[in-house]
Amino acid sequence: MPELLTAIVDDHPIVIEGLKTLLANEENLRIVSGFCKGEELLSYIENNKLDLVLLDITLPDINGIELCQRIKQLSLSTSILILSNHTERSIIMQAIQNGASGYLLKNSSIDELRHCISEAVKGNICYSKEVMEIISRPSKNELQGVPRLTRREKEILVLIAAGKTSQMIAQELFLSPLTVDTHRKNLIQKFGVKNVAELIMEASRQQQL
Amino acid sequence: MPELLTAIVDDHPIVIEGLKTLLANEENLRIVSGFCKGEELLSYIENNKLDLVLLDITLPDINGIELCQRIKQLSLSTSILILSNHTERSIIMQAIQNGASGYLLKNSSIDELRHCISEAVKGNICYSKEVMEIISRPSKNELQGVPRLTRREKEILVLIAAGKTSQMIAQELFLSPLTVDTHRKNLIQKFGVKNVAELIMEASRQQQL
DNA sequence: TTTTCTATACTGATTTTTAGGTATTTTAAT
DNA sequence: ATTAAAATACCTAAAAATCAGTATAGAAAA
Repeated sequence: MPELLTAIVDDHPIVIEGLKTLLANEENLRIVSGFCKGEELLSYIENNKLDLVLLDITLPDINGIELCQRIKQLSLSTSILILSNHTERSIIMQAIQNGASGYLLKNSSIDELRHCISEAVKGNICYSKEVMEIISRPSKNELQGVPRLTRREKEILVLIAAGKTSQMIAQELFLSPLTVDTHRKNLIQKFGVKNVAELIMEASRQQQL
Repeated sequence: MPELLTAIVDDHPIVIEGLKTLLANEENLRIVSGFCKGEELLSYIENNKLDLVLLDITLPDINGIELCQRIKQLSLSTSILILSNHTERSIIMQAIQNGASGYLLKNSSIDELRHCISEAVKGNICYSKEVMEIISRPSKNELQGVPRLTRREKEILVLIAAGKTSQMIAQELFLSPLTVDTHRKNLIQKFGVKNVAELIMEASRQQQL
């Protein structure tokens, strides 16, 4: 059995080095490279074979979830294992949807990491214990999923979060304050919340801010 | 020169292991232990000598900043180096105020880490390059620093963030709605914001939520 | 081309928040 | 024992947000 050619993508050099040394003793694994940026991995993949990628969600250039998709476009045979701090159910699901074979939190144990790697390369989908729990019990807030906001709504959301009133926003965007009120109302409705306080809370929790 | 007895505190086992192996070759360093929880370190320190602690801000039990203080209370001779992802100027300053000898971001290079360790144990304060920049240009929002909230204020802040109105909060806490309004007013004033939207935004940005 | 979605704007009524104070009682610290 | 801080409560009035609707023009998708 040949060694699995593996790359690590994480914006923390310390984590990359850590993973490298941690996995150095694995028989069937060969860490060929570590990257801080997503683009670096993509250009590597264009010229080299890769069996496995350990991938972070938060990267300086591209989002890890989009990166999943692009890796799979370039090389369908490459397995992807997400190693992230994000505990949002929606993010986990999106990652899997985009081709990841597993999802681990960074605070998972070394054994879990080893186990998930071996499952991933076998072609199975594998989660760490904590992630499994997150997937299994969707919290009330997450039941209706992440609301898709229109461009205008996003724009107004950030202005609300900046403490601006409907009048101020209206002036800034050359709109009627009544229109801004409508968008505000729609935002509150889309997020399923009662008022701006909860709106901002939810939006920032969901990384929409 | 004797070896520096060093401990690592981080909620990510992978980071702990990574740092351990990364620093294994350092001549003057001896990693004696790694902990995921703050309390574990504190009880260790009560019985053992430690020269250096590499410390994360986000921990499952105690806040890293408070932990700084408590480490210094137990053992003034122990140097603390913060290794965190938080780029908030206020958090960095608080850490230093509470006795840390340096602050590194997790995405800093291995060389920076080595350099800061050597400076810290010499008794100097040392920051990674990026952190240095953050310290040097205080953003507008951060000029007045993190407001210290009272217990009641914190309590009411989370209820506001949950979308509750003053009346609802008053009922829940067996207070007059007018009292809740006063606390609300004080929160807005302490944070230097215009309304709850901005309040929740700031509070969540500052990890006070 | 018809339908759906987005962005726009309005009415009217009600609730909530915000801004400007003041003031008393607990609780904690010196 | 004194002082300072925190928690409590109130007043008045204006500003803003929320609820519950309706409606229309333009863009995008079916």
